[in-house]
Amino acid sequence: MVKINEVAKAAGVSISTVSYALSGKRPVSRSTRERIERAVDELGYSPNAGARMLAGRRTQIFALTEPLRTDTHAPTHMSFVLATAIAARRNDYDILLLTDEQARDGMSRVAASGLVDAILVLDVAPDDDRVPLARAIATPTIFIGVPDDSDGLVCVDLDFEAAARMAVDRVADAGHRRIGLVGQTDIAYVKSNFPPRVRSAARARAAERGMHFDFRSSGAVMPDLVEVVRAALELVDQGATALLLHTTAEAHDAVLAAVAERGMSVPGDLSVIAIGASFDTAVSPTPVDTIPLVPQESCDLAVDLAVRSLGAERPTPDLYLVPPTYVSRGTVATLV
Amino acid sequence: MVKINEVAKAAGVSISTVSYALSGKRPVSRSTRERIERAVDELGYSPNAGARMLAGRRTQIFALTEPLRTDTHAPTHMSFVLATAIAARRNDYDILLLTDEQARDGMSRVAASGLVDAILVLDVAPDDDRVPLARAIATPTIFIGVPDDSDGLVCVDLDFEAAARMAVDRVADAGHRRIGLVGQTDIAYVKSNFPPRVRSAARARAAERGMHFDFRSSGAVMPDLVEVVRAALELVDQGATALLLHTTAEAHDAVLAAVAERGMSVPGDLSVIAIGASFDTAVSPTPVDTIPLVPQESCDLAVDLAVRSLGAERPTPDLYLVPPTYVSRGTVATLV
DNA sequence: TTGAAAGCGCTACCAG
DNA sequence: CTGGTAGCGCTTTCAA
Repeated sequence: MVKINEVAKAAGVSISTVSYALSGKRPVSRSTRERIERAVDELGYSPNAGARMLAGRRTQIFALTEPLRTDTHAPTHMSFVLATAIAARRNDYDILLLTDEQARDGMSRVAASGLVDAILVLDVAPDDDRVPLARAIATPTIFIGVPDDSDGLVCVDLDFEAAARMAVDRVADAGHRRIGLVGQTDIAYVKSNFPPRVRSAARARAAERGMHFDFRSSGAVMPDLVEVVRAALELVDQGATALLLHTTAEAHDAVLAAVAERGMSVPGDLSVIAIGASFDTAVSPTPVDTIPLVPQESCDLAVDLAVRSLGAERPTPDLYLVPPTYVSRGTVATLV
Repeated sequence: MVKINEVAKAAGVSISTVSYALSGKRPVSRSTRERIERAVDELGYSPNAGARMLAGRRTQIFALTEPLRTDTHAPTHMSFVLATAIAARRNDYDILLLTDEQARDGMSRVAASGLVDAILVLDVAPDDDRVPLARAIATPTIFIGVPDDSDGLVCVDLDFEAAARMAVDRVADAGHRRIGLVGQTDIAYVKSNFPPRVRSAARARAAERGMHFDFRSSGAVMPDLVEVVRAALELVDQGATALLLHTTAEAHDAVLAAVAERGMSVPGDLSVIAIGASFDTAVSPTPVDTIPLVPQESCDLAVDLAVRSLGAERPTPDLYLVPPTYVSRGTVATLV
């Protein structure tokens, strides 16, 4: 393992000059910098992580806490982990994984030992016990998701409520009067933070627009395709002319297949919009209008806030919401 | 952030005594140790991670590289990540996540900077490019999965070949003469290391036992339930009296449902064994005999090998295979 | 059973 | 624009 003094000797400069050339925190003449860079390449030098942490008071590591519950949707979850890792690396940061029970214990531990510069919180529950912990520690903490009590916290998320209103408005503008929402599993409305937000915002906006609104879940704990299809058809039978879908890729496909099997066409007989889908609705057999949840957007913002938390002015504790965007694929029909 | 000298002062001892009391690397009298422990608790002391790395030449961090490909089965993958994290924590280690392109770049980087004590490799491909890299770096590397060329590497895995042979023997002993294997997706036989091992071992053992053996995949890239069902029924139509299943939970359920719909009973008309399933086949509508892949077993072993790699005698490069176990649920019938 | 002190490899201050 | 050097907080000899 080659050290900074060897690089300095090889380049014929002092240790400090090597350090400054690499960090860019002090101007270094073009020629010396190039000599140093060449030495670094040739020797395969990489600053010792421990020494850097100790001297520099920066670890270049973010913790990512995620209570990998068995009822979380694995593919969605993985997208977020990946998006976070990518965003972090872009800012020269690594991700330390804190799973499960560690989510709480681990947070205190890495905060107390100074192992990480900031903590990113994934899979936020409405009454998440990482909330009081975040308030208690000095390490900057960014929530990707919004808990019930977000007072004093920095939270990032898709603006699910705006997304729900956008969807309702879209079908309302198209003349629909009765709509149904096929949501997530029952447990998700208790354990997760955003499903309730989507449901209540949609319901409220529907009321404002004088529409009839009805809701069905995707099952109890795990999405149950039979249940979802039954729920969706029930909504249609009760007169809904538009369906808002806030569920898994498999459930989307099952509902659309069942609708087709009934001889109904989309959007001829039924309009459909996906809300907050993090999978690609374009590859579905029936590509539907969507107001997507793009993990990379939220994670980029979260990492940006984490980095800024280490700078001079820490970002104000607040809800940092990503505005929703509407992707049209022609699955909303205008009623005359 | 409280430091070791504050603890020393509070306990009325020297810095080194505190260090030794905490590490246990030198005997400390009962009374002083208790005084130190009390001071640690009261002050909430936790050793600075950077200082420890620098002075101790141990980071207490393992890297976990995983090329989160879109075609990997997310739930299975998550089980392994979780199992690794749990095993690591039991040994007082944290997990640093290296995803995607970083899988390669990251490995060199963390090795060169001394950020981690060892590297765990997940989701191993037959021609994995992390193999030559592992040979080139000094940081101990443990593969969870077996690449084609495992020469000089430490690899951990379920003994898939033994599992396949065990399944074939079980149905052979029960008098079956024609068996079918419903395997993973086509791409898995190219991109992953264990599906081909299961298939060839099953085929070879079937030949040894004088049985007729046939194989079908679960689809091209993603498991296609329609395709799987078709494949399974085809095998049955061609006379197979026993089916070995090496696919996803959803595919298992779909096949069993289709078999039932045909009016066939398990095991009356058809015997079934699941091979290498990492999900719980007991919660399926029809619980079948299984030779499970238990992520925690492999990951415990891998972490153990990683820890031992840092000790006096490094484990010999070799294949460390976890012997399969047969879980009977009465889905294999004896033919007379 | 305990203490004193020499580093670990780097960053960043103080000089020039 | 560059160099010298004092720490960063801990581990681990060496001494007692």
